[in-house]
Amino acid sequence: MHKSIDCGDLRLEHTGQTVTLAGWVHRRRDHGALIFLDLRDRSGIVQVTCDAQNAAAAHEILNAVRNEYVIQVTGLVQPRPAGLANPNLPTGDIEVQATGAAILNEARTTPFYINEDSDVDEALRLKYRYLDLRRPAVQRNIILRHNVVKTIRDYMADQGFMEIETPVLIKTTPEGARDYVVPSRVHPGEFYALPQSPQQLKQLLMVAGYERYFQIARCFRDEDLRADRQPEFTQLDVEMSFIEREDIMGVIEPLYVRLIEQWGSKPILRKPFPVLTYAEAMAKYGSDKPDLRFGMEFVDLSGLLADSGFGVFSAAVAAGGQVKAVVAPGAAGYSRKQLDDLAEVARRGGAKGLVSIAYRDEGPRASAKALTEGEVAAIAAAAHAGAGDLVLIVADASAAVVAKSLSELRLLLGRQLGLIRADAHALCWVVEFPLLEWSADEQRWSAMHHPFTSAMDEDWDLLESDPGRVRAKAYDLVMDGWEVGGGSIRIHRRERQAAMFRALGIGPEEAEEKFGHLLEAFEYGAPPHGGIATGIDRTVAILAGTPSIRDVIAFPKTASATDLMFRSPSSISPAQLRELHLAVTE
RNA sequence: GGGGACGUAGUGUAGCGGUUAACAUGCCGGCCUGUCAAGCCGGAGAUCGCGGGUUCGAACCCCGUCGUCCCCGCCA
Repeated sequence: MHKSIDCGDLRLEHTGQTVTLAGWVHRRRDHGALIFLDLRDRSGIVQVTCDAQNAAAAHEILNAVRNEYVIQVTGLVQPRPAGLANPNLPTGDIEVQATGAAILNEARTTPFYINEDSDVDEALRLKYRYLDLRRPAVQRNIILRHNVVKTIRDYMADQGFMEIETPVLIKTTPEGARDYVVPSRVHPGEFYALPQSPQQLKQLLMVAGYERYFQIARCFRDEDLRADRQPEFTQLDVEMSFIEREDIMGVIEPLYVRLIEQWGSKPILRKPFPVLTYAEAMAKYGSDKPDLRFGMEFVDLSGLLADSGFGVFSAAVAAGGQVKAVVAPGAAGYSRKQLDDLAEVARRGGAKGLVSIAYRDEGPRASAKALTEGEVAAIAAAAHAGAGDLVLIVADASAAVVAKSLSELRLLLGRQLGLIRADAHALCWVVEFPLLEWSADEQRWSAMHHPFTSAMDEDWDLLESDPGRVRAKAYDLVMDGWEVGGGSIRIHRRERQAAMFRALGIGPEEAEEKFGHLLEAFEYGAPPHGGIATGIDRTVAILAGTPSIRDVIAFPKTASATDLMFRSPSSISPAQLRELHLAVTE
């Protein structure tokens, strides 16, 4: 070992000990004959002093070091002189008086600061990711991630789950996201696909009788990126046999409580986590991943305004649609420009317009003149809007448009008005998702979760008569408005699976070709089973308080799915192409 | 595929049609024994992302392009 103790571990109790440290020069304060040096390793920072009179040789060496040099220092741990302790440093009560020093490696001037939390162009950070990862703030995130994953593994094992690895080279799946694909050298013209998740594999492990499986699993989806989406990401993948929905929730909820209480810095607003049905979540928040750190629930005015003289409202209701509102507390003073911006947000959600009523001290002001005084007063009563509040109303024949528009408005106003509690986490379960959703593009029903999801027992009969009304045994875990997990109870009987494929318009031959292995497996005694997968990257990002999962991934990709350090993807040699039986066409 | 923002010394920014492109910090040199964003003195460092156009004159205006970020589509 090049060191006898870690920098960040030194305390008063080590006083009088001679220690050897090794690390990076974090910062240097040169007073000529006296040099102060902050030495940093993974554990933290400690101040080293070196006095030219007492340690001439060491002083000469430390005089030459610069930021980020890798050095070794031997010295005596001493309490700081009275009044000179640094309360900002865990090691601030002591310092190490160097008696010997060695330069283990020099360092070029870094392209950005390692020793301060300044904003740096992200492209530069990614190009020099190994330096970015050296910055204490980034290092904290990576360490947090390790701790979270460690806690997950310990917890899952304690709960009787086995971690089993599944292949990364597997097979393309027809449903779902675009696959990443790997050409086969041995089988010309054939390809593996990287798993979008180990979905079928974990179900097969249930057939195989492992009963409780988990995996910290890498998943791959070739879709466009977002702040919360990377082409490869990590899930806690879980599957259990002989269970119902509540059993999965009963495993995952205590895990998330533990992760937050052990590694987070904020309390959980509500325990146990509220359970909302999909229908409730859409009705109250217009979203299947509602941010419950604030209120602003929607108010349904459809009944109240069905016969309104304002045609937009009555027409929406007559067309089977809705008129709904949110109350922005204290926003009655919003300017024309601010209201225009809100209307633009509503339009992005599909709404044709936005009606606002500002309940000002001098009287309410409605953007729709056709509303009567009585209606304006009734709306205030129904929405519990008082003086100073702004009511925003969206009407549309489509409930989805109303939901999306109002949801965007709710989130924007929640942020603008400071209503979102930044000092706490709010988690909830969303259950009873629709089993199917209509794909306008393909003119067919498609699985909302995936094709192996079971319908709720009482809804199976609707599958042929009214597919859109069938609810699934599916559930999402939502944290602070992020979808952090999702799962379902699976279909484990072949005839149910066949009915599902029929509903999806997948014929017996196609089903056999694409899912034959799974269907056959189900004929050999598949237990009732179900599972969930939660996003490790998202979970850690929320715990770290960062808006992007890139901040909790050691080597993330850019928005265009490139790696700026490796410069990948990259072309391959003609020889490699030939070997893989590939030709590049453009 | 679409929309938006950004791109100026190593880094972070200012400059938005007219002197030698400014400030902070970092870097280099000198001084300095109690600093912890040390201080003081001096110095070097920019083909203003790239290409084209408008203009007497472009970092600045226009077009294109590349890159990064955010959003929509997409993400069972």
